[in-house]
Amino acid sequence: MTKASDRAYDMIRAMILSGELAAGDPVREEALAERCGVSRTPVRDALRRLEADLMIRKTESQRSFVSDWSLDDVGDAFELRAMLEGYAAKRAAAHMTAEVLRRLRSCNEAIGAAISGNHPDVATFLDRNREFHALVLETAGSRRLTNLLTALIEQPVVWRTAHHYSPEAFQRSYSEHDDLLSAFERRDGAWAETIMAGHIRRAFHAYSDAHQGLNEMERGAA
Amino acid sequence: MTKASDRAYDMIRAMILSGELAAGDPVREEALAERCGVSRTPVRDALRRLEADLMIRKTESQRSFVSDWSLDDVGDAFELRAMLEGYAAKRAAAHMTAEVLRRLRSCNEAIGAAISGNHPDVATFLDRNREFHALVLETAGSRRLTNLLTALIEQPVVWRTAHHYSPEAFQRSYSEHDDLLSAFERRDGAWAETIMAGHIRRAFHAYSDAHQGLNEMERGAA
DNA sequence: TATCGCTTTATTGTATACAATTTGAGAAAG
DNA sequence: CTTTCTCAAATTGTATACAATAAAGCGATA
Repeated sequence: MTKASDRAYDMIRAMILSGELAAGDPVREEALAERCGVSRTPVRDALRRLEADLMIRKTESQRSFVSDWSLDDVGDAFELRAMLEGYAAKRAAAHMTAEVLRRLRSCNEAIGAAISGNHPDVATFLDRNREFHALVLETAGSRRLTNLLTALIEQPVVWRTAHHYSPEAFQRSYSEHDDLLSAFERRDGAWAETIMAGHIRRAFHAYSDAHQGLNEMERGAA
Repeated sequence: MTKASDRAYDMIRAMILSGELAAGDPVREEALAERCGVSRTPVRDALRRLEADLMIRKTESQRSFVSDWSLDDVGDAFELRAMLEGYAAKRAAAHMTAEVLRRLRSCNEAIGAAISGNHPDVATFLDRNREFHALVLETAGSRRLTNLLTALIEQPVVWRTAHHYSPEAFQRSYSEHDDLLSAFERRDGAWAETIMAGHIRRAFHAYSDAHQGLNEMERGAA
């Protein structure tokens, strides 16, 4: 799938991430085809991929809806991520090279710079954070593991979490990456695994706290 | 996807499992469409699913081939399964009900009966074994976990393993299920997790040994 | 003879028309 | 007033034709 299918995928994904398509909204192929300027064929393709990403679910009768995520669902996803990314970190430690280490360091330096000022550059943080984790995953060297994790990361819910991070949360994320670098330098897989699992779990609690706060605000406003 | 797409999926999958389509073989949409008596559209659909199952891989230029599995790949898949099914067992222990327990026992009794004679009924063993594991997974109650594991189980390679089991291996599998039942009865999640992880790992070594044997036979015959 | 570049062929990607299915509204019966 | 049945509208599934792209063959040239 080249142009049209990718275009549809990116556009629909963006609509969901931006909230233009809200959780629970029905998703009709023809409407999206028109909206994206392509035919239904690549849209169906894109919907299938988004379903694999769990951003869309289908009813028994094959109608599509934007997925809604309960806090339990999110907790579930984070727990699985903690386990799988922990395993990835352990394997990455075993396969670590000087070149990868250099790139990981460079990534985390960019993260440090992005969050150092008064106005943290969240977009850069997210990009480099994704790059960091992708690099670890790649170094783990398991196609299958990569496949599995792809379905878990970059969920809408995860994606928006960092927008509610406190300055301390950003700092903590940065320094956990730094710890991870130490573990990789020493090729200490068990340590890397522990740090990574904790790193993901902390991200969940950051999300959970922010979510809690949002709910209270909503209740207060209502 | 109803008729045509499912038909294509089942037929192509069967072709791969039976070896009619061997590892590394190119997979052309039109040829399969003709073979399955449907058009290319549902075939493309089926190929997409098979790719998610890792039974097919696509090159950068989107041409499809039947996946080949090195021993390392298989080990990888089993290790991930051990981790994820172990986790599933832990969760299942927490959510266990009398009804599910009853069904699990019934499953394993059927397995016991299938392997008791001189000629183990491998088909029944495989069916009931799958049912047993599916039930545990369902009881774990995590859609996401189910999603992830679906990509790992029922690989061609896994599927054929039991055909090389020794009588002792069948017996061991049966009695490990029995241990699992004990853990579930006592709602001991940690125990269930340990047993399940070991169970999957043992299955890998059974595969690995059989594979080794096959390779030696091939070398001997050549 | 090896290699580069063009032409031809094979294969996949996309659009569109049509078939099958599901949903929902409204009428008829209880 | 509720329920159920029927039929129309909306939506997805499939087939087919055509467009785009990648592989392969083939010749010219160094």
